[in-house]
Amino acid sequence: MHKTTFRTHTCDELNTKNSDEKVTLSGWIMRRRDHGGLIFVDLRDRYGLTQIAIDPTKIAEANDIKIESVMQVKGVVRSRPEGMINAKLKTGEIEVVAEEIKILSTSKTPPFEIDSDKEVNEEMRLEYRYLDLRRTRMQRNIIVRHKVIKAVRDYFDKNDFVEVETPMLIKGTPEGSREYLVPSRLYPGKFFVLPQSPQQLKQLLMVSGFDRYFQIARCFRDEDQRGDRQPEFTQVDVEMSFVEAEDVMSVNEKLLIELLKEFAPDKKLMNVKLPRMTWKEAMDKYGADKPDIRFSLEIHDITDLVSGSGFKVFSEAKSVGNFVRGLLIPGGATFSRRELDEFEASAKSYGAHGLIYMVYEKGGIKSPILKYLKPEEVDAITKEFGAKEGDTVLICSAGFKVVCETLGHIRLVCGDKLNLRDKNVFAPLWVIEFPMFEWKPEENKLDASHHPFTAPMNEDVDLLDKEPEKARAKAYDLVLNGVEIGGGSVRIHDPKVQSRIFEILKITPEDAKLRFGHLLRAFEYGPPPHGGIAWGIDRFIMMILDEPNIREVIAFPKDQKAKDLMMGAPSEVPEKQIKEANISINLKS
RNA sequence: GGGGUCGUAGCUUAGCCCGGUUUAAAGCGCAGCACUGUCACUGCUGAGAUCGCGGGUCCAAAUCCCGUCGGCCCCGCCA
Repeated sequence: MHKTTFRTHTCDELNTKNSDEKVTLSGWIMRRRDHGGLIFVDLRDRYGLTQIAIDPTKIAEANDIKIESVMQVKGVVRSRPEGMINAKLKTGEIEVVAEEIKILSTSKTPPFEIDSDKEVNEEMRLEYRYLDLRRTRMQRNIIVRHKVIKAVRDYFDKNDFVEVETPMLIKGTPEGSREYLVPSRLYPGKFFVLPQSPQQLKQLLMVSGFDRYFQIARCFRDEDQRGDRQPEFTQVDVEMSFVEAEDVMSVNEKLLIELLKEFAPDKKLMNVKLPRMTWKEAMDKYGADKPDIRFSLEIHDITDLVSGSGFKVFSEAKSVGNFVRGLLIPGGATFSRRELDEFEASAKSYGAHGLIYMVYEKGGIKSPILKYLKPEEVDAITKEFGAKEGDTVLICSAGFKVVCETLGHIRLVCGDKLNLRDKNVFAPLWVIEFPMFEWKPEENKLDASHHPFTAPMNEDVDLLDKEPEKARAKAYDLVLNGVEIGGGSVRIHDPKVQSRIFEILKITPEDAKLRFGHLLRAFEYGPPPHGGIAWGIDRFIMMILDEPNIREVIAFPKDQKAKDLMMGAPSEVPEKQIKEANISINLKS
């Protein structure tokens, strides 16, 4: 298939049709089975495996056959003898009888086995990433990644989007995540930053009239790592002109469905037309802005139901702005005391004072608050949740954020415990109508939930003056199985609205000019109404491949502490370079 | 910044709770020998570990304690 100077075929191609052909293969020595008078070698390349049969009496180099060395074989294809066919192997009907072998390069014994699926220490894998990438899992992942990105490119191209490369060395706009800095040689004391996203550039491209833009964009964020976060990651960045939220969503959901059908054909797709769920509904029912809707276990609000209760935490909730909410866990009566304690502990870690259980046992209900509740209240709660014998209801009373986070978390934990989060199901949806702002108590001001260029919903523009915290945005997140795989918004193109938003965010006009001057100036020259989205494509590929960590889908990732263990970066650089960069190092001891 | 967890031959792990019957064990890999039909070849033989590092307790430490370094997971953070 890929005939080159060093080979006539790749290691997956040969079959009985090639019998008696003279061929040349090149690849890595994966296994050697030495029978004395006959040696078998499994020769591996990216495409597959071919068995080579070597007669050591005829071939002197047979002594040099060492695992993971690179070997070229010239020989003749032979059908395997009766009963010697390996059905597990694509090339299992034949073998190549070596007439001449040449070791093209030798390999030291690798630090871990390439030919094995067993888990290897992460440090080792990252240090020897080039060897880790030889293993089948990583070969598969990187190739699937390529294919997904290719499909994304083709899709947008087909739909008239233009891919534009935006610069990596840009101006810092302290807002949002911490940026990687690049000192300037020519301008002492000044810095470029690496983009945390091409956000402003793509909006400028709309001003330029490109109408439909996309980019497979590398982004950088100098923040701490998680299993699904790397300092350097790839975003499928999209922006469109003359659109409202629905236009952006429909283009992107078609792509999502195409990708899921092509790359995860064995999974059950819960929705082909994605549901739109408001942020409010997501928070109320699922306790999260990225709900996992593969299972229900919905949160119920019983604040009003228990407002007359003898249990003060319940009866006083409303007057202090708290919510009393709970979850019905079908079959939850089997949870052990220890499990219930764990739920309570995690509730406390989210800032709740406690978590109340009502276990519907055979003889009746077991609950620490039973003595405070009137029988009709107990009945009302039972009815509200639809609880029956064998179930458990977990109730939490706290402020909106805490009650959502607590129950949202416990919902997922219970979903896991009850095996409701089916790995073979994909349940995508859109979460829409996010609040424009989020209150930042530590800074005593409102912050943009999405970013400061997000447009408010038309019907909420008036709220900006009166109750900005109630205003909703034309923002949308693409959520898959409880994971946010993309997010975007319709942007503000009206300078008046934009300056009002800056005011609310306590960004002064001078400040705005300093940080976003380029964008504001551009918007004086006819910006079209526009909006867009960015996909975290690494995360999406991770889900397609059922991989638990983003590192598994990135060829050369950083470790948990953002180091490159293979290259040894970051590293010190020669004094000369420091000088030229016009910076001085002042280490805190 | 905080919490959790792990660190024992090249790799993967057992032993650690409850210190001494352990000359620190096993599988894989590696080296040597034998073998013409294997495909995770097989059989035999062998080398390979001061148990991450430093300190402490103890007659005695892989095992208990303190510190430290490193990997991973989580919280904060990620407009």
